[in-house]
Amino acid sequence: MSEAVKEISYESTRYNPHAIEPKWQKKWEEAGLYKVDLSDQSKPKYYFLTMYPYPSGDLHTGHWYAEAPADAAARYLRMKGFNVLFPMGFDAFGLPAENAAIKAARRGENVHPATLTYKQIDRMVKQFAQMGAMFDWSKMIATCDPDYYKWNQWFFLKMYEKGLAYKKQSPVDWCPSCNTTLAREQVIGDDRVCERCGTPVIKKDLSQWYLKITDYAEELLNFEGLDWPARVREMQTNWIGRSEGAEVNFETPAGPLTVFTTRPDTLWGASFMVLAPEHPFVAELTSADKRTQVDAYVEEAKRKTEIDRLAEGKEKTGVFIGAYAKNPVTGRDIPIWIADYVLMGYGTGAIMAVPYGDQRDFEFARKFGLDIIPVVKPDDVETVDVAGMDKAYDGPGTMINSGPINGKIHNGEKGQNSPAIAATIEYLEGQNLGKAAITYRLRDWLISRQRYWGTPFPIIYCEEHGAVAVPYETLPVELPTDVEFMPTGESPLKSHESFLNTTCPICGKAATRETDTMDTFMDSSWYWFRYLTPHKEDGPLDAKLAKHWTPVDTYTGGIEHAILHLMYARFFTKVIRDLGLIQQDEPFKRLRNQGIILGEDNEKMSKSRGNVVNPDDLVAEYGADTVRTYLMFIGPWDQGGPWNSKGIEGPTRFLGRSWTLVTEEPTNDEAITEKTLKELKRAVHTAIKEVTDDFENFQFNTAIAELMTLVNVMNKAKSKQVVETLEWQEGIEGLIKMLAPIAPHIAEELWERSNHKGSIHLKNWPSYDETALVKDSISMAVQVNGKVRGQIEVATDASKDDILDTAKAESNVARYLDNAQIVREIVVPGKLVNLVIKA
RNA sequence: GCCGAAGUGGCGGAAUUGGUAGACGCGCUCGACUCAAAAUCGAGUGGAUAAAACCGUGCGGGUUCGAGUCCCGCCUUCGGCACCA
Repeated sequence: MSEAVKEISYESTRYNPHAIEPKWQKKWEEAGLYKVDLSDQSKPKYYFLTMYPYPSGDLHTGHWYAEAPADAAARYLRMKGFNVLFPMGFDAFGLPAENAAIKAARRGENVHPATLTYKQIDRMVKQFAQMGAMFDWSKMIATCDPDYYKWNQWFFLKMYEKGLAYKKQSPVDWCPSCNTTLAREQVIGDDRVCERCGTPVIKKDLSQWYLKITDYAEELLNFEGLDWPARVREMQTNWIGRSEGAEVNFETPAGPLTVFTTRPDTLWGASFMVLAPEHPFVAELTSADKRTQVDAYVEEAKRKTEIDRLAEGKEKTGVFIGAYAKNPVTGRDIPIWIADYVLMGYGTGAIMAVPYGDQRDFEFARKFGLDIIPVVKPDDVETVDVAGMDKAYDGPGTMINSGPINGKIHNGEKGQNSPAIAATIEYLEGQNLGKAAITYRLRDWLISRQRYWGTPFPIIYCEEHGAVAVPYETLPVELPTDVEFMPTGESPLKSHESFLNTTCPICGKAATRETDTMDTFMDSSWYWFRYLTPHKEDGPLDAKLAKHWTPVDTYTGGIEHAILHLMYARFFTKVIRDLGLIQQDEPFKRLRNQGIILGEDNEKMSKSRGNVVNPDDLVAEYGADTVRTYLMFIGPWDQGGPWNSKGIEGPTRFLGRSWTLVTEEPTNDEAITEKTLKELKRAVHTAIKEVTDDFENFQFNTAIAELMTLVNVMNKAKSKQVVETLEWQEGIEGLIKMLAPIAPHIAEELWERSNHKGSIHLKNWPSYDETALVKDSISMAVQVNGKVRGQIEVATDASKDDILDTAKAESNVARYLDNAQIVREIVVPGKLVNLVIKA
């Protein structure tokens, strides 16, 4: 707080955001106010990152909703004394620009994705400036720059060296609209649609590049030390899908066959075996008399899409292949079937079927008349009646018909937490018949895309040497610009002769380049390191700076990246760590997700619905500060919600009243009282406490509500005498400072107008004084039998007896106490009194 | 089917450890200013009632002096996973 009251000069003009916003934006830029010195270690660092956007060329309300509150949070931290890095860049590769080029080509025009992308980036940078955000543009990156994507190629080669990148032929998901393959994570929901365009995907059998994210499955399940929303952690955990159980070896005429099961304890009830139709053992095991049937089933399974399979209502189908396996613990011969409910891509593509305990196996056994052997006796029955069962039993109980583990208890828990499972695994390992095992649902990350506008793979195919890495010193493999864009289902680079044809780095003979490009999620898997040194030429990142500045302290963005980007980024971080470039295990310490801002009709904003709210129009009408304030005031940030064109009037009036409060000369000349000043001070310090807590917790809506209350209180207290007090000045300074992160332009202008020197944005956040929060007297509710019957005013330090005396004397309360006996008296200091009476 | 989140006025939403439900704002009503309107300022605003008693946080129970908050059983909406062995 200042030591002397400042001279106030009033100059009454109306609040006009259109005059002050461009003025300050220009001054801030000229002064380099938001430039961050990364080498400055005099203050603690804070890396505040918000997800970079695709350069669509137009900043929409969703961008504002994501960025403006993040900007406010970053500004708050800066005022709290941190050296805050708050960078911005562009996720510049991707299909929209390429599709626009194709569209233009069809019209006979020539639009290159690169030209378009850079033009759109320029436009968006200007729009971001209008928002008043404090991004440090000197750190900007665009992932389509060769000096950025060069390092995608570098990371890819490092992974290739370590065996973390590999190529394999297999059935993959293909989007017929985007004309490219997709990662498993990009196929969404029951309908199996493309994450980008919503088109149902189909299967294609292709040779593609993968990154071995499954090597890190176990580590990716560990979120220790991360302050992330539970929802995101659960989604990733679900996606990785860890199952604990055992691998068991079965003898077959074609050799040993391993199956994975989560219930090895039920092995004695395994009465048949099922293989996926694609299983490599099928051909060899099939007996001559079953050959025709089996071939037909395999063919049909191949033809059927997953949609078809689901559409069939999960009715079990399958055929006996005429071969038998030996149940390793009972020695019984059990028939081997194939069925499409067993998937080649999970576990070992083969299962032991225990119809007693597994609903799918149960249905299958009932349909085809296979044996059902009871192995777990529920505790509430004497004997198990298999014939009377209408579904499988997978609950807890005592093991029966199970040889050495008879009498062991299955308690319903997973893995070794169940005594029966633990005992079985011990038995299997002792007999060398199997072992404890863990299986994950997570698949390796398919990164090949058959499109142009992305990072070329640094791989050359040589007839003699196969897939050969492009030497590091010749990186980047530049994306050629003179390319035919028409989509063919193959990469456009394939028809670019001078790109395609090259020589083998090993033998120098004619060779061809890989023509697919990389998934753009590669770009975003490490970009936050690049902000520190966007133009570094001898490496992807600067180890020293990375050590000081990363991991990112707070990361904000949409929940739609819960699995995709955020899981890939965690994976990359662990790989970069294992390459020895960094020490950290995780990229983002604290994660916060904003919700989605909807149209006024509560529907997703879209041109076709005509419910789009354009931020440029809003800024022209209300000014950026009002739009920012309203977006933060609308509700909890992680909830989003519909835009309300009436609702913005609230923040409009609030900023107007704040303006008047500071700039208008008081007319009230009522005499000042000690009490008024004390109340004023209390209001100011209460606001500082509440707003500070709210900023810490990303509760912008209540922070603004608190500031509104402060403005209302100060307006009531304002008088000729009051404005000359230190208390008033402290209130005005506190208010402007707390307004600064939310509405940076008006705060700067009011700061200047109230005779302060230097930018408000370089000042420290106000602190509060606990003693100023204490009231002299407090109002307490008096309840009789739990119902409020009166209000009393007592001194803050009143004793329990004094409070009770005052409570009982309250006239309305006294009415209830007549002819009644008080059986209990409860006093909650500062809150209420409850008198329990018996009539 | 499994897992998770959420249901509070006409609307957006507030409510430390259980302690005065509805902060703040929108809207609405009345008033001031104005020839008038807009803007602004002031007062009021959960329901019902003349007033009190009374009823109110999705529904039904329970614990407690006291429940939006805790427990049990449901309903609805949203999100994720799903023939994953």
